[in-house]
Amino acid sequence: MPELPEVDTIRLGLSKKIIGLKIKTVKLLTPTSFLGDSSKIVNKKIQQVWRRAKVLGINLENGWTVLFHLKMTGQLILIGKSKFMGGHPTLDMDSELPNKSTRVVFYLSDKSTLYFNDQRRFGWVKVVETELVSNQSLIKSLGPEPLEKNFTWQVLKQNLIRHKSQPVKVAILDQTVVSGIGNIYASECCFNAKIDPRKKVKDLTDSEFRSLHRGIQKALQDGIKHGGSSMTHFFNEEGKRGYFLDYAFVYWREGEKCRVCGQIIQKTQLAGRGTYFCLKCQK
DNA sequence: CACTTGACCTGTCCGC
DNA sequence: TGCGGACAGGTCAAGT
Repeated sequence: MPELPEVDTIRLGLSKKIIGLKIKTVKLLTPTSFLGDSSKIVNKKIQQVWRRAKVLGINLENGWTVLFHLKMTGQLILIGKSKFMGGHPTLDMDSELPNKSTRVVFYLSDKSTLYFNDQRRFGWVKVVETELVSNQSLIKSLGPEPLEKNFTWQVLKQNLIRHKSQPVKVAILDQTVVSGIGNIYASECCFNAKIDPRKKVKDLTDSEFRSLHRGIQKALQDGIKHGGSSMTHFFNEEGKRGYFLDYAFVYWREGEKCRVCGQIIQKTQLAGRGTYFCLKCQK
């Protein structure tokens, strides 16, 4: 689930609350979710929280980094002394932590606790040397960050045409083309660009590459603005949901009316994954 | 080489 | 109420 906007929501929240704290203890409830040597990060101060594509990183003062990939159902929830921030616990979050999806627990120096939960266990926590982070196979092969200046429509075009006979929506899910887009935002990007997600890359005009570029940036910015998309599992670091799906144009809206033209939103499968679009708005 | 499918896991929902 | 199958935000390996 967590795509760029969801991971960025967590990054922003965590960076306000844990920088300067030390990791006091690490508890591995599901050891297979944790890769590397946990002793490297104990009693070390947190210097920085960052995101690259869908990967979250926590840099420590001693030159080691903790990497997280949330895959489909991963969560990072920080519980301070005022449990649940005094507000109403949100849905899944009203159970006590740790719960049965909790894989790794970090106890921090101000008595707060960071829980890594992951129902399906696809996600992972990994301890690596900071200077070797960019050598990680997953990170090494990533395409450009879609919200940074070096991501131009020409770069998008150049990277996309390697997949000339693939549907556009499938091609933008390739993390080496552009990083951070997942299945929710891929449909939204195509809607914003007014492009049929089934259209082949080789059939796109330059004008369509430009609008796809803008559509990608808008979808991700809107996702961040609304605190991410919560279907079932996404909660931010405070255990609160995100609201992007209340504003999404097509994702999870099969049979509902297009917010722009009123046509009924369609669903199809592309490369085995649910794909939503408006037949009238997207050509 | 390009592209699709299956595997990794757990849980939920729907039809019979 | 139970059971089988499809499906769910991601990525990688194996197959065609």
